[in-house]
Amino acid sequence: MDVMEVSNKKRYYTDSQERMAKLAKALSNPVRVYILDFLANNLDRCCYSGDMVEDLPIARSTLSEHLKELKKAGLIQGEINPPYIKYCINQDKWDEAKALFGSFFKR
Amino acid sequence: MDVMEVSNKKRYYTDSQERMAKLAKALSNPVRVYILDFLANNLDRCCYSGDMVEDLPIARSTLSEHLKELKKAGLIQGEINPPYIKYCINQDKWDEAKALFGSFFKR
DNA sequence: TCTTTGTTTCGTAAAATTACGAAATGGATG
DNA sequence: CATCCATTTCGTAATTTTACGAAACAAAGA
Repeated sequence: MDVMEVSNKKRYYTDSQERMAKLAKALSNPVRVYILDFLANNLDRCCYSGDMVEDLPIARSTLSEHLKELKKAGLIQGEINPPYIKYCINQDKWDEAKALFGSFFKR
Repeated sequence: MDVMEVSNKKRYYTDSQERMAKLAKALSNPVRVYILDFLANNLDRCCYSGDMVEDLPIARSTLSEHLKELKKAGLIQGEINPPYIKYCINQDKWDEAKALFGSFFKR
């Protein structure tokens, strides 16, 4: 970890605004919305990458990149279960997003 | 997930998924979140492009492009009031977005 | 050990996004 | 009519996103 450093750089956006933008970017592609829908609708089942690619018009490697984006945004996590990887929603981040979007639109 | 067959063309995403992705894309940039915040917090006042550029580290033309994006997404509208343009939230679209994101995260 | 299997990473290419300053626009005013 | 003013559009450039197939990877099994 780097030495902490007080930033004297002017900030133009609030934390909420930046977190909103980051989460929205994660949701800004229909493949990723599909993935989240799929995982949220199958909380009880195993959700492998292979289960999803069947119904999508994209290559496996492309799906993998979208999964990586969603992981980067913190919205999903992958539990390794060889040779599969079982994906699921990260409930904490999901709740954070719910709260953020909720308070943003509640006006 | 449903795969719909509409007018001979296979569709891979539901309407909700595509609308979510489009709205999220409009929200995927902090400048645009800032603009929406600004407009939503100043519903009673006139909101000119010039009012916003003051506090943002971007050129007027860039702000204009972001406004165009938000207009394209239907989230805002501009009322011409020469030589100014008064911007405001499009409440119908706002409510639609609220409902979409609300039902998406409500689980 | 050599495959097999599901998945990710890499190399690459096309398209979209973001940004700027200059120039154009469309009313209003002198 | 010429000018002013806030704003948009244009031309352009840098960066990011999306996508693919090939290659790499990691664990299990023959």
